[in-house]
Amino acid sequence: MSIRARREREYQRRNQLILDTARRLAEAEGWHAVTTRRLAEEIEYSQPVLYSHFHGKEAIVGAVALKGFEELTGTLRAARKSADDPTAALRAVIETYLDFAGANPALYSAMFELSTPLAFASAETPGPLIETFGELIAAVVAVAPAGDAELAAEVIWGALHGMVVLERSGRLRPALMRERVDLLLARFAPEG
Amino acid sequence: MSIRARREREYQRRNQLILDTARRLAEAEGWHAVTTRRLAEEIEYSQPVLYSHFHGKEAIVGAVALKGFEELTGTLRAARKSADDPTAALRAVIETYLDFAGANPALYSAMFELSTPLAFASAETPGPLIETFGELIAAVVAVAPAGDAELAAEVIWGALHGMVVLERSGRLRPALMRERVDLLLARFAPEG
DNA sequence: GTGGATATCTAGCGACACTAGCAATCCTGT
DNA sequence: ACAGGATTGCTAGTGTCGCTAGATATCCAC
Repeated sequence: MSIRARREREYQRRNQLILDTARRLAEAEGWHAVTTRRLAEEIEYSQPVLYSHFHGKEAIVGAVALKGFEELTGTLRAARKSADDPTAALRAVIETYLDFAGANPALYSAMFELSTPLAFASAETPGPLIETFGELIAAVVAVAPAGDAELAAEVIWGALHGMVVLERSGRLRPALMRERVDLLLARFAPEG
Repeated sequence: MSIRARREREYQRRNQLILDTARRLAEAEGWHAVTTRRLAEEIEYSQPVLYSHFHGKEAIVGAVALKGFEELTGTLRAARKSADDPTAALRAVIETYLDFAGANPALYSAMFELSTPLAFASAETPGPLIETFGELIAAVVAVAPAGDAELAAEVIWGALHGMVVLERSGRLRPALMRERVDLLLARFAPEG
């Protein structure tokens, strides 16, 4: 009885070890450095052990990404709720989003760029993904005309994501991100 | 003398054959299907021949992408110049950009998502890349306040690119792209 | 015609994600 | 206490990837 429980605890512990190691490796050396061999070596188990935890490499990336959505949702919510007025809240959410992307490039990449088993816009979309977008919508509804909130949130999200990846690949001038945010806010929350 | 010229023509012909085949394969089956073995088989030469034309697979993807920038610049320019007024021109450029991304998903991916040797925002940035962004700026200057044009172009480009990749991965509702474009235009060219 | 340059191929390297099949370990039922 | 079966993890492989060394065939200049 308790033996099974201990086994289960050890399994979960190792599960977390795999995810933590994958994320740490990815942030330190990029996802290309996260190979099954390297991962197995780092956790001090053999390669096949990984497959008793996850269906494959994509599933590992997906699990890391899911954790990222939970973290992002939390920071976005905190930023939104600690703001004084709707416009400040939208600004806080936008800046928090960009800070998150800047501070966790590999994690952000797993969430939005890499191929993972995570389903979007479907019935099986995991909760954390919906909640993340929900935070953005919540910040937008307060400044957008009624009915347009979700649409405006999609456009703003697109602009944020687009600016992140275009800047990351050297296609935008990094020093001007602040100005771009100001411009975006001026267009979508003009009264602020 | 003319023998060397014939050789050179054949080399250029084969160069084009490699690029055309890579692009066709990528659009038909995705870039993951474009392996050096498959590419060699399709052009009916051995693998090493590819390396006498390009430094590696990334260089092939980069060459395909470069052609894409030339094409995109051309279609954007045509769309912009055939519009009646500045706002219509911006709308035409935006819709053309999105149509291009939708019609050539693999090519677009090579241009903006995949890792290639193409340098951005640097002294060695190839002309076609600069020209493409130049077309977008040209469309924006006519509707944006003086001094803000380039910044606004970056934000709009970010929104376009973000919406393309987010929609492509199922993160946005495809049917509403038209509405998102309308909203974007309403915010950046309100007088239209 | 022959020697040297050029063009192309066969064969193979190391690394990749992933897996079959075996060995050791552990828990259960008697 | 201990045999039998399930579980757990390993070794050793498969097939594929990008890429390349070295051999071979072809071609042109003298």
